[in-house]
Amino acid sequence: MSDTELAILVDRFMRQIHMSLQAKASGFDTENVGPGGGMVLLTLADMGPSEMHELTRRVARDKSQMTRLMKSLETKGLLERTTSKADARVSIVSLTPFGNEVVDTLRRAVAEAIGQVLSPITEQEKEQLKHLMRKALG
Amino acid sequence: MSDTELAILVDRFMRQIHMSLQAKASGFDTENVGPGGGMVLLTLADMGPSEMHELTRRVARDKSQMTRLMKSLETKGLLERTTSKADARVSIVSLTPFGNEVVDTLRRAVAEAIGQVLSPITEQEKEQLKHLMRKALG
DNA sequence: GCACGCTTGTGGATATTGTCAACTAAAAAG
DNA sequence: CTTTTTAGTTGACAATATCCACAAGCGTGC
Repeated sequence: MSDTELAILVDRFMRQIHMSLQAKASGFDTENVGPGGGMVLLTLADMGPSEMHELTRRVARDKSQMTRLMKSLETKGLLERTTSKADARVSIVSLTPFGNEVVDTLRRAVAEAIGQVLSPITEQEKEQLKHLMRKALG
Repeated sequence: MSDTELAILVDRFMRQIHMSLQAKASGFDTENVGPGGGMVLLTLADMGPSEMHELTRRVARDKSQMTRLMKSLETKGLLERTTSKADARVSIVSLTPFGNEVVDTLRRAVAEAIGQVLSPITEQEKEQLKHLMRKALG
């Protein structure tokens, strides 16, 4: 039953990646998107152009926070927002070419950090881990 | 190579638990320890009485933040701090009986939240997941 | 048509958390 | 005995999170 251990493990996992990235953030985070902005950009790159509320649900953050984040990333030229023609309430966000460049840089940095944390396990185990997580999160 | 997908997945995982807990925090977080305080308490319960810098390294947070968190949890009567006899610099933190009660409450809440997130996977897969995480984090 | 509730996104106010640098005291190294 | 390192604390500040209220668009039922 009680699987709090997993929560602790996942928290440690995330924290370690976070600290590892933070330590050398000045080296790759040239646009100052920060940890939150970084995760959202990577997620958006994964999803492709999306309705904002979809993205918000995916990253499980507050919508007001999302508004501000989108605004800051837009003024930095990393993404664009257009209103949907089908529904004038929803805005559709998509990465700009420059945004995609930044995502590439972020990917490399994250991959390196995650590589360090996961060094004790094999490639197969990594795949297994990803598979389980994917299945859990639908 | 590049496994940013895993970072995204783990972030989503953590966020979903976080939001699920936050939604009903008023129901169980009677001492107002918050998400950060909760994770640290659970970790401490797992480790048993520990030197503070050990705990700090384990939860991968800034030491100054840890100082303030310890202080707040101490004034709430959840933990005690004593200075080590072997080394007068290090302080040893341990849960009080009341702290243990609070941890029990937190455990139940976290277990429920994590149960929801993990509902798509089987018990065996959960065990596998824990095993992989444990191995990765040493 | 209109009133109603629901959803999407925005903004303000506030609380929590994170970061960085300076500093004390104690140990360890030389 | 000096110098360097480590543990913990504090201050100042930046980033994030939370909560509430709101406007605008959409859908339903009348």
